[in-house]
Amino acid sequence: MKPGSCHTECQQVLHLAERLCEGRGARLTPQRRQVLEILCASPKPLGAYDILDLLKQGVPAAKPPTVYRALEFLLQQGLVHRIESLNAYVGCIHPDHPHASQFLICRDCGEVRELESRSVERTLGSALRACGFKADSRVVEVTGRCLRCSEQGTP
Amino acid sequence: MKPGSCHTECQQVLHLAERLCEGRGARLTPQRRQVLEILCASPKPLGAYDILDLLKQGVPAAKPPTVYRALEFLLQQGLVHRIESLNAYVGCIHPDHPHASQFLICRDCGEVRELESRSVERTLGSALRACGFKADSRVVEVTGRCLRCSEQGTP
DNA sequence: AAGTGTTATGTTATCACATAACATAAGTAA
DNA sequence: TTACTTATGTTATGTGATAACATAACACTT
Repeated sequence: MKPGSCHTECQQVLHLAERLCEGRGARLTPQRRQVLEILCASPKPLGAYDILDLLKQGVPAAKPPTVYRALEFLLQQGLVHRIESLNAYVGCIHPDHPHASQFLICRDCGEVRELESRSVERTLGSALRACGFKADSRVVEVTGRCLRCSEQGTP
Repeated sequence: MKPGSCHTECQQVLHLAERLCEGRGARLTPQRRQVLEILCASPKPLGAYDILDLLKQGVPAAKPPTVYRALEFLLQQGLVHRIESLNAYVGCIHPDHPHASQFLICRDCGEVRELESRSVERTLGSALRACGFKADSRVVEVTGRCLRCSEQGTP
């Protein structure tokens, strides 16, 4: 899978996104769709201004608010995630079921992977219950080296 | 404990910080100490420019790099933490033993509390081992309502 | 089809967070 | 003292995000 060329997966995610939005009465407009497309086509998280540069190819008049508005919508719909420790955004790989996102961020290859560990989710959930904290959103982001990178190369 | 008046705790943390730095051969210079003091005196996380404003009372010539350099040092020494989802900083309440920080952020009162759950730490650790990811740093940040705020007030 | 409220987009400016790059000063050790 | 390292001063700029207000597109009622 070469970067930027995962057309099969992208198309699937986009179709799913369309169906989900339609079912919810949410409007996946061309701009929003293009931003989602950009994120899905990227193997790595993109900053808002990276997205802006790419979006300008299709929407020359795009400006920062254009991107941030699209991102706001896509985040609400659970179609993309924000990586807090990178100030960057990734397309969600399985937007059909809502999930507390957990990310593994490789400092070498830059790839970001969703962990989606039910046990982490459960443990954190019970720790929160135990201290009476009502969670709105949970951020779990681990930075380090992925398996592939630690098998190759130097420490 | 009124905000900004926890002098007893602050003094303790500052003395501990001095001892720790001395033991490590690290220089807790007046500026660095003042930044730590500012963070310890605040019940809520502070942004770098909030710190800057407060620091200027003691160091009128302070500028952004002044603050960021002090923060870099204090982060390295484990004396402060950075809250990724707020782009803000808090003083560490127990800098003597290194720990994977877990934060509870109340969206109502703004207070940030360290959770420090060993079970969350363990569960996350084994999930990471299971997929071969070598973690450098772990970010666990939960936003929601603290017990106090959810007992009071509206939903 | 015309009118009306709502949602989306265009546009300008600015705020907020962070660091690069280079100069000077203060500590440290020979 | 000299030479070296570490810390600080200073200017400018890079990067991420939003406020505020104007216009356009849509969707629903009559």
